Amino acid sequence: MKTSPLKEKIYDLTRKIPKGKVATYGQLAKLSGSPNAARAVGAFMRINPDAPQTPCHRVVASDGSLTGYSGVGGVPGKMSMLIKEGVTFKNGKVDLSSSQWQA
DNA sequence: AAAATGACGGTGT
DNA sequence: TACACCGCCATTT
Repeated sequence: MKTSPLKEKIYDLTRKIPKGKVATYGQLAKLSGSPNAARAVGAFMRINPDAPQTPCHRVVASDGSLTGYSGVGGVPGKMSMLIKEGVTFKNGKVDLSSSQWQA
């Protein structure tokens, strides 16, 4: 579907997130061209096919908290998968200090 | 064209 | 620290 230009941009950025790292919605929003469009970013993740082609599970909230995830396993599964990839978790949240993606 | 929706972000209490 | 409210943007109906 190309009825959403921003969507393609967000997907592209999400795909660029290196394994073992995570990016915040605000981060993708900023890289996509709208620093305050974190909400729109989440909207794209929601409709996203969730498949490995777009690692939406590497996208977390601004504070490192896992939110949403309509895929199988839900948020808990997302967290497990991130840990498995090498992302460091801190108190149930992603340790952005060490695992946040640097664009 | 307008209104409603949504996987956010920040601030206040 | 946790919960609640408001404001933000883009998509879809």
